[in-house]
This record gives sequence, C-alpha cells and structure tokens, in this order.
Amino acid sequence: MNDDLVFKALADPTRRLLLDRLYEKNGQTLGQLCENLDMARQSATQHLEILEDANLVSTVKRGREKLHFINPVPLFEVYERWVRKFEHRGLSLLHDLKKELEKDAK
Amino acid sequence: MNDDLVFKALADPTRRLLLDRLYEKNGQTLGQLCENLDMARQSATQHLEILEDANLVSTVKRGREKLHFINPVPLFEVYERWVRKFEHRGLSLLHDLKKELEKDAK
DNA sequence: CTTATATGCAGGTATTTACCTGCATGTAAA
DNA sequence: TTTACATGCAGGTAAATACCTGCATATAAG
Repeated sequence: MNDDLVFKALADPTRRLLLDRLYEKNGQTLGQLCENLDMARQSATQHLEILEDANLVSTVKRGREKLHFINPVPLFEVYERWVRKFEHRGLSLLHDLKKELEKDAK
Repeated sequence: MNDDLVFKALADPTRRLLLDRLYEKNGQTLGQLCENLDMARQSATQHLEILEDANLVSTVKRGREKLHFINPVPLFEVYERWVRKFEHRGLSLLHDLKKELEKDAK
C-alpha cells in the first residue's frame, strides 16, 4: 500500500462521497456516479482516477461502460497503521496532557 | 469531529511524521519537533497548527515553551466512520468485482 | 537590565489541485 | 452504416497548499 496515495485520496470530500455512493451500490458506471454531483463529468472522472491510483477503487470495462468497485483493503491497512497503533497505547496519550495541565494548576 | 479537517491533516507526509514523533515521545516542544525536519521552523509550525485544528494534537504553554500532545480520539472516529463500516460488509465488496470479472471471462 | 532562547506574526512565491471546456474515440442500437 | 451514447484525452485557469524570509514578542538566564 502507498500510505500517501490513500490519505491524499481520502482528503477530498467529493472522493469520500464517491466511496459512499459505491458503498451503497457497488459496480456503478461512470455516468451513474457522476449524476447529481454538481460538477462536470470530467472532474468526477479525475477524482475516480485518484481513487483508482490509491487502489481504493477497481474498474472493469463492460462494453462501452466502465464499472467501479470499492476495494476496502487499503482502508484496513490504514487502520492497522494509524488506529490500532494508537489504540494500543489507549488513552495514556491523553493522560500525558492531563498530567501537564495539573502541573500548571499547582 | 470534522471529517474533512482530520483527513486533510493526515494527507501530508510531514504531518504524519510529526504524529509519529509525538507517538514516540509525547509532550515535545515546538523546537524539538522541528529538529531534523529539513524545513524551516515556521513551515513545521504551520503543519502543527493544521494538526491542532483537526484536534489531532493539543498544546499547553509552559513558560516560553509550547508542549505538544497527541489526541488519538479523531483517529478512532475515522475508524468508526471509514473502516468499521466497510469491515461490516467484509470482502463482499471485492466479491462483486470478482463476479463481474468471471462474467467477462465467459 | 541585558542577552539569549522559544515562539508568534505577516507577508511573498512556486507548486499542486480541483475545476473547466472542447474534441476524439470506441461501442451499441436503429 | 448512420446515429446515439459512454468514456478518453488534452490543455487551460483559479484557488489552495507548502514552502520561504524577516521581524516582533515574550520568557528565562546571566
């Protein structure tokens, strides 16, 4: 996985919306995904390309259509790297802050 | 939580590095965090401000120093919203793609 | 009080990004 | 084969972003 591509892909609200739409109905065509998006088709296409580069979306051509499928794997990898690690230390991280604040209060 | 601020904050490699450094040693000063960063102090400061705005980092002033602490809570919220949801559907999402590919092969 | 240190504030610039428009290509249907 | 439809390709622009430099302020130390 390329951390950077995944995080950058998730950094845009339109792309997160596209993932949500694919979650609701997987395998949609480009045209379907662009509907009601409030931007030109080409703009949405570029967002989908970024999602594809990050491996968050895979595509298959069926005739003249392009079908889009979510790939959840990179999300799990983000979890492993960026959430589980912090979970492990639990809230001890916040505890450090609390201790410092108490020191101030004295 | 503000989804957008958190994702945008995580989208930059320098900011992810800063979080890693704070994970290693919580409560560091601005000066400590800037060391060996290969950019001007002011640039790093701006990154830390973005992390603060996203609530991923909290700060306390101690005399003339500014101490930085990780706040892992927004990461857990990202997990809830963006990983657990997809985990729930498991790999059925990938299965959709596999089925489509098999259809092509026929 | 003077000096050194840690951080804050205010621009300025080059790159990246998120849009757009216009046209080309490939596939399906009439 | 002609027409309609879904997508691809190639720039072009405005705004956001990641840097920078220079100077101001506030605290600690001598």
